[in-house]
Formats: sequence, C-alpha cells, structure tokens
Amino acid sequence: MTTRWLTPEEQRAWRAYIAATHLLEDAIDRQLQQDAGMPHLYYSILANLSDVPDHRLRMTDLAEKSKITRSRLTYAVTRLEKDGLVRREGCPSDKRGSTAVLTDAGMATLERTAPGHVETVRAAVFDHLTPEQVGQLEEISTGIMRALEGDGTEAATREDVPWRRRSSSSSPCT
Amino acid sequence: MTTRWLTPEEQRAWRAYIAATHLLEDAIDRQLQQDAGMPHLYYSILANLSDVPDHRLRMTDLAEKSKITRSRLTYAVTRLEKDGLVRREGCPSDKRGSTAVLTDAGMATLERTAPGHVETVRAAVFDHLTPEQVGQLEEISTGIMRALEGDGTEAATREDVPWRRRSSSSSPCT
DNA sequence: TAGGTTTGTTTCAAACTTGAACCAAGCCCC
DNA sequence: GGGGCTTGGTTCAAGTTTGAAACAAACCTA
Repeated sequence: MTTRWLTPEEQRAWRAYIAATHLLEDAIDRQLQQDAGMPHLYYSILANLSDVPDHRLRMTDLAEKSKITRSRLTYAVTRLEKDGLVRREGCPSDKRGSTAVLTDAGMATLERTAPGHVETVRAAVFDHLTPEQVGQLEEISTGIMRALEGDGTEAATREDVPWRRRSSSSSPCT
Repeated sequence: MTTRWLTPEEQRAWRAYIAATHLLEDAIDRQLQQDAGMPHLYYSILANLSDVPDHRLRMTDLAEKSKITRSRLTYAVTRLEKDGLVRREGCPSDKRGSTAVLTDAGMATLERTAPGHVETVRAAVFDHLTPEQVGQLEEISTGIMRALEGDGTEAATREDVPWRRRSSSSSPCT
C-alpha cells in the first residue's frame, strides 16, 4: 500500500504542534526547576497524589495516572522520597505492592509552588485561547489519548498496534 | 495578587493535553526507535535538514528550527555523525561556526523510514481529526508558540527574531 | 589596535530516561 | 503442594538531557 502522506494543512498543524510542545515543556520545566527545584514530571506526580483520596496510590496506578513507565516512576519516587516529599509504604494485603504517599512537606511544596505554575501555564496557553478553543483542545487531546490507549470498544482492528498499553486496575490497598 | 486558577474546563483541557502529549511522544519514540534506531528528536533533526536547500544548516539555525538547545543539538549531531547520517563541516567565512550536512545515507534513512512514521502519526492523530480540527490544532499551537517565543527568558534570544537573524542572512556558508 | 564584549559551539558532571533483566509474591490447576 | 504462569516493582547499564562553564573567533570602540 502506498503511503498516505500528510496534506499541507496537516503538515502545518503537525509542525506547529511539535514546536509548541517543545517550547512549552521547556518553559514549564524551567519555571518549575527554578521555583520548585524539580522538573514538570515530578511536580505532576505530586499533583496526581494530592488529587486522590488519602494522597496515596499504588505505584502502578500512579504510573498509569501519570502516563509514564513504572521504571521511570520508580526513579522519580526515589528522588522525591529522598527530598522528603513522598514516602513509600508497603502493602499489607499484597506484599509485592508498594504505595506512594504524599507527605505533609510534599503537600506544602505543592501549595507553595502551584500559583507560579498555574501562572506559567496561563501565560503560555490559556490567556490567549477563547473558550471555544479550550474545548477544541480538550477534544483533540482526548481523541489522541483514545487512539493511543484504546478505549476497549474497538478491540480487533487495533490489536496489532505495538504501543498499546493494557489498562490495569489494581487494588487501592488502603 | 491572588492566583487565577484554571477553570474546570481549562483543567480538563490541560490534563488531556498533558496526557495526550506523553502518550504520543512515547508512541512515536517507540516506533522510530524500532524502525529507524533513533528517537523522534533525532529523526526530526534529519527531517529539518532534508527540508532546507542543500540539506545543510548552521548549528544554531538547526537548533532554532528544531526548538531545542544548542547543547542538546551538539550531542545529537555527534551521535548522528557517528552513525554516518550527518556530517559536520567548518564554515570558511566564520571560523567559529560549524554546519551540519545531511549525508546520502541520512537521506536514505529518512526516505526508508518516513512512511512508517507518517503512518504512526496518522493513526494516532490525523485519522480521527476533522479538517476543522486540523485547523484548530494549528491555530492553538501557533498561539502557544508565539506566546513562548515572544515572552523572553532573556533579551538576547529575542533579538534573534526573524527580521534580524544575522546567521542566516550573513553567512549561508555553502 | 588592544582591550572588552558578544556570538557560535563544545565540554563536563550531574540528573534523568529507557528497556530489558530480575526478584518476589500471588495465582492456577492438576 | 509443587510446577508454571502472571503481576508489582526494582535494578542495572547504556543512552540522553541539562545548565553552567569553557573556548575561540568575531566584533566593537576608544
């Protein structure tokens, strides 16, 4: 089958998207490194914990929620634990499991640095988007997400796609 | 000044965008690592070279075009040079400068792997976007780009805005 | 034209990411 | 109740990224 190349419009959109993404991640990383002493991903991990009942999550669930590999999360949590922002707890009901818990210091860091982070995101993104565009961004992003995660309703045709990840649901381990 | 938090709609859009971006970069990196033996960024660098007259660009211009730091580019080009896909040439007219040139092998690699890459991008992104959404994606991305390239982290970088790019105007270095 | 500044690029160490290999602990099933 | 498979998580080496510092050539400017 011959390649279906991108149309000129698609190419322009793709290039703009790639460029915007690079610039944005750079800017956010710089700001958070400056103000919170950690890259964006690490901040997101804290945020993801803060955002869940009891501020605790099984490693696998936290990786899933953060859209990163377990290996990467292990490294990140090790660092955050060293900084005292997160603590690991074993899981009594499943001795393989371990649970990441946001500490008070972690919560405090989050609260102290959230305003600056939001301000950066606003300045870079939302301050010049119309409400319609906000909706469009969500829809487009959700579409990409679904295509890559699979939503379970379209099993057979996508079975061969190599990058699909199985979505798991492990126990809360409270 | 009190923080202007994100509205619920903005939050949803932001989270979806972050998630989509992570998943997409992962997927593309995996595909290209598989098929071309290099991460997306390195492929983009080759593509950026292929896309310019003579397939050659001063390091700084290539970094600018690729939206990455010079340091990162130096590392990448060193690796690509080791693989024979790019070659460095000195610049006679400005002895500080060096120029990255796409080799025939680099061009061949690009041609061999482009279809698979496009297919991945299509499957993840464009196959489920309407033409309107493609336009919206471009506009939103362009807006973010503008906000971040104009909003200076430092004055010197801002001087480099299109109308007075000394490197590209003064020394094509052919 | 000597000094200081700017510009183009590289280097270096420390931090981070990757993917495969690994180690337990649960699970299954005869 | 002892294999064999799966799952949760970590480890390890190799590769990549970062930001600051180093360098050298070019550009002032007095």
